[in-house]
Amino acid sequence: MALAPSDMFCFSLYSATHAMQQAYRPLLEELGVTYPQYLVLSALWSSDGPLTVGGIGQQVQLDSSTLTPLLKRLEAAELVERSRDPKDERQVRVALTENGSALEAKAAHIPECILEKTGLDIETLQRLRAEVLAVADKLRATGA
Amino acid sequence: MALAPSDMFCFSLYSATHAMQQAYRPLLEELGVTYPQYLVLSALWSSDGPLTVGGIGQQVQLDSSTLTPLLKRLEAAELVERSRDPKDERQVRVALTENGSALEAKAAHIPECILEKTGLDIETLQRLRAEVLAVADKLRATGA
DNA sequence: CAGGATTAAATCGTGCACAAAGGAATATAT
DNA sequence: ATATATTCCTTTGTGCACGATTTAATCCTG
Repeated sequence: MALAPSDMFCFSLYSATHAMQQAYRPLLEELGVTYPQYLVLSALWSSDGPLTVGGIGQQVQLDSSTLTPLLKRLEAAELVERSRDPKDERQVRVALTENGSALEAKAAHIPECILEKTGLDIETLQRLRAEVLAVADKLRATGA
Repeated sequence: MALAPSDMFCFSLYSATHAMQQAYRPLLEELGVTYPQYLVLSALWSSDGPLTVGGIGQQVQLDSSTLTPLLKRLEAAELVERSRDPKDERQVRVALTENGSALEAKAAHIPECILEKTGLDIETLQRLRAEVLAVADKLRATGA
């Protein structure tokens, strides 16, 4: 007899990811961004300056074919600006606009809200984060 | 300064889910199904008989607007059959075809392959599964 | 039994996510 | 210097995922 979804480790990740995005939804709606857009903005907020599409992709583990349309939507919302690097015109530099930078303050309370929704203490969450990230890294290393 | 994606718990789930789907991809390609389709088939394989769309949705945590087109693709691949329940014609009963049932044997080795790719022992994986699923359940309970 | 409320699926529109293919700029190797 | 290869991003096509709406069948209350 095959395993039921609820008995699979992969499904626990799959299910928790969806539940997490639902938990973020009302908070992100106030900012007018989606969850993947929030991750991209977080990468830019925690960076010193502009990032390339590839640099963002490394941080959020998405490739350019996913990021290009997402970044165009962020550009249409006037949260980022895209421009070719004059030193190497293959690269597109993504920079926060004033609106995009200003949004960081409005997002500052989000991690606290999410922590509360999980009902866990921060040490447990950090341990789980490290364990889950280690599985992700191991899977990517094995596959590559 | 905002948290970088790699420091967020949510991102570890997000990233691990994608890495997991990449790990499954070559295995599922041999069966000709996608990862969500595999979850739906697993629900049917571990069930005594046909399930309704809603019943499948409870197990995989997806609603009918996602499942209907997915099930139509499984039907087009002749892995499942859909029919209205004569007792209550609002409900659609989803049953495995012979091909669909036969696929269970060809999928039997997959959990073992995935376990190996994670590099973890089965006890650790089961503990993590339970912890992650508990977070998912808590998030859903808090939101509802 | 009539009429409104409820439930189950399906439909529609938007936004990820990725493979495959393509094009432009740069790097390298003759 | 010219050809070749590589890098970076974009485009295209398929398949989730979900909110909002619609349709059809059943249930409930009087």
